[in-house]
Amino acid sequence: MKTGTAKQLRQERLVKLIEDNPMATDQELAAALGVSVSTVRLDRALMGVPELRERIRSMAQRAGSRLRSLSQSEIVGELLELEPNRWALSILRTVREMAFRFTDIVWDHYIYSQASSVAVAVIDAATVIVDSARGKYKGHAHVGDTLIARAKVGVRRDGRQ
Amino acid sequence: MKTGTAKQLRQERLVKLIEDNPMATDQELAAALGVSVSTVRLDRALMGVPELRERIRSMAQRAGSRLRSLSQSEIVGELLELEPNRWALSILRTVREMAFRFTDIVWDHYIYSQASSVAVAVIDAATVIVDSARGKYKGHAHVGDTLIARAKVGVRRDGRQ
DNA sequence: ACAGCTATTAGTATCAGGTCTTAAAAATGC
DNA sequence: GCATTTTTAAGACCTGATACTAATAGCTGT
Repeated sequence: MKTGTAKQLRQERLVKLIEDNPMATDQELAAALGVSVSTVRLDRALMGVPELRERIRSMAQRAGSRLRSLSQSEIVGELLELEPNRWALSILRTVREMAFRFTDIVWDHYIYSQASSVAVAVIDAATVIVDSARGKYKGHAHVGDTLIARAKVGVRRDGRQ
Repeated sequence: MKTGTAKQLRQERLVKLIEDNPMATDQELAAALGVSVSTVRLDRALMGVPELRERIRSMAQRAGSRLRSLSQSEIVGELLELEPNRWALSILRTVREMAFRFTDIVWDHYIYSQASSVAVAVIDAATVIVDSARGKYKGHAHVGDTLIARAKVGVRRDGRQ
């Protein structure tokens, strides 16, 4: 053992291995890492990585739901406060299903959807049509994070909102 | 028993049950059909229907095939063609649930999600992180429309993709 | 009515790929 | 050298099966 570093390194390797081959058994992982099966299990447990069957199951499940993923509610996120035509605040609690593969990084389209939803909500009109969007992601959102989106209505020189 | 007909009928029902819920265990199937687990197993064996775990496995596999960085479920829309690191084409059939309020205009975030998904899919890496996006909507998508998204991998001056 | 047959069910042993717990063994820190 | 972490091993149990055997139920032809 070279301090706790070797352990961390191995655990990172483990995650990577599982990420790009989620169908690997603990046996195979153990062999790949040169440690015992017990160690792999321990590591998995410590890092909350689900067992093979769970991984496969969730993959299959998600494959089945396909585009139903976003169709739950009209608004992505939950409106906290809303002052029509002025501003709005929305909160989005991120969950496993929003994550990219087996990472816990949230898909950008959820973030976009939240932002867009709140932007549409703030405008007090029967129909709102989004014309253009421009975004820059400043960091990663992780599963479990709670995202806050704020929308403010601006006024254009020509008087349109 | 009403001759072999009841058996055949049950077997057809079994297949249908499994088709629209591949995640059902023999137990559940037995309960649904009002027969014993043994019978379900027998039927499955006779008709070559694989066991739950096999079914799930192949579903997951199909979802993950070709794509290293993405399982199909995570894509909004359906990949038509994919040439990793070069280009990809995705199709999205819009439905009622994607529409804004009582209009039949499709929410922008579905369009964004499709575009973003296909863009991520085209990149052949274990993890892809979207950094920024810029979009302009040229028209409205209506329920029933079929949207096509195309992604092409460009190269930056500094050689990065 | 009863043998003869199919269809169904029950029971046992075994497997894979785990879980969870306890305990021993090995490596490391100081 | 001894305490502490880390790793491995060992055992009991779980689920959802397979494969096989055997018993029972239900009908059929004569």
